[in-house]
Amino acid sequence: MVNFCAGLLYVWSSEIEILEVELMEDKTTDQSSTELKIFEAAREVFQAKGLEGARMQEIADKAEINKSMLHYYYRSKAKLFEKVYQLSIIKVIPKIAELLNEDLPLEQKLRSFVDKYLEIVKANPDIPLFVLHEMNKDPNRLRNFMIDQIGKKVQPFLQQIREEREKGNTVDLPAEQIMVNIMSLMIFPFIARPVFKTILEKDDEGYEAFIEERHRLLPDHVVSIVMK
Amino acid sequence: MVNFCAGLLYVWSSEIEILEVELMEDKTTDQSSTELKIFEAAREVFQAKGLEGARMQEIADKAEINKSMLHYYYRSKAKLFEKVYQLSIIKVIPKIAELLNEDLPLEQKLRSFVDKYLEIVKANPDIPLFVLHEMNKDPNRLRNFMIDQIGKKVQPFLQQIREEREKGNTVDLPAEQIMVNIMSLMIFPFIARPVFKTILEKDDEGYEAFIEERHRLLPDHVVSIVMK
DNA sequence: ACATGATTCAACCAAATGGTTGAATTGTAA
DNA sequence: TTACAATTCAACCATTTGGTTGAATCATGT
Repeated sequence: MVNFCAGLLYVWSSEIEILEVELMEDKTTDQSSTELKIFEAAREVFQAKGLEGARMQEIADKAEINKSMLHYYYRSKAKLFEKVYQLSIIKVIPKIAELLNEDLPLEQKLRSFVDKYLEIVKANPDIPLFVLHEMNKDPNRLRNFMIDQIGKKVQPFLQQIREEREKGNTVDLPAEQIMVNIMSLMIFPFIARPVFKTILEKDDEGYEAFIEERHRLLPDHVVSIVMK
Repeated sequence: MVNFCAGLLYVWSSEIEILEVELMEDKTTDQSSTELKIFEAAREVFQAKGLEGARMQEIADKAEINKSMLHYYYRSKAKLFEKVYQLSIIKVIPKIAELLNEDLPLEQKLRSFVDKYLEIVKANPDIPLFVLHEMNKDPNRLRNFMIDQIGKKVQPFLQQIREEREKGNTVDLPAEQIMVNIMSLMIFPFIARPVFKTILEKDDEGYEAFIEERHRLLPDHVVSIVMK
């Protein structure tokens, strides 16, 4: 058995990148391992139904293993969930600060950020709603981790917007409102997918195409609504 | 006991407005009734924790009644949940189509819609995440109701945008993308509240003020990013 | 072939949780 | 007052569900 559990403990000491590399290695070197099948199944079920909505039996069925294997590898539902939850956050949160702190002029940074971050969300479309639901149930869980990962790291970007705004280069809105606008435009369509599918009368394929079109249009559009 | 249960059955026959009036009368004429206390407690708990995350005991405790009272009034957890869920949807979904179909020129309609709809969401800040989480778990539940309530009713508004776009009066984006932009900008800050509170380093009061500022700025801003 | 540890599973167990019951109390109309 | 329905609750029940166990099997290095 690969040392999978021990690795994740380091999340708490913020060794995120090291951890992530470890995880990826583990997963790719032993694609058919029971442990990975369990984790993938758990990820799907937890992301679809939430902590309480998920059944250990359903995870076991989806992984095509006996239920007791879940406890053999992960001890308890709580521990398995914690790992899925942590990895979900790691996949979408730190990238925000990372992409926003590239050394670029505002306009190019916006275009690049929107394009690259949409790529990430498209690859993990279920994570935003999952994480926000769990965070809403218990805002303190992983709060310190969140603060480390984005809290302070986003301030330089906000400062960059403020400076451009003072030079008259941006729309006349507070930097924080601009930031929230950008995140809203990118992420909400993934969270509200079932509603928009209904409103816009689309099937899965149609909504997929809608998202693709959005990915094409949004980088320029965000620039146009932020820069004056 | 007021005839509360029977009333809600009519949801399925789309007699929504009649139903809502009935509900409100029931509630306001007997503010301290056990039934209302239960419903309010259930609303809070279900909206905060979701169907599976909610405990009947917690609802009973919050309502300050014995647990068996829940079943006396509402039969089962599933039935109680269904009523909370239906009322939640009724409070935020039909208003979209209603406000968007007022007979106004596009620019005024946008300003009015954003202002009034933000008022509704501010009064029900927990509903969007609750409804989207539950809808994500089971997209077919209440699907027909959703289609009736907004599916076709939003088409005239999309058509109005298309006409204005052809006249060159709007930004050069498909009507559907514009619609999704508007909804995203309004609703996402309520769904992602715990994350934005962390990113923007705000306490409850600070985030409240942020939302107020947003309400002030968004009607004009939406007009500015839609109309050319 | 053997030994050893990793892996698998059917059957069970214990706790949590939704739901029931029946008696007691309160309110109300005849 | 009396009768009757509405309301309240403590104690209990049944099911679901997370978790355990111990034996069997598989894989691997010697």
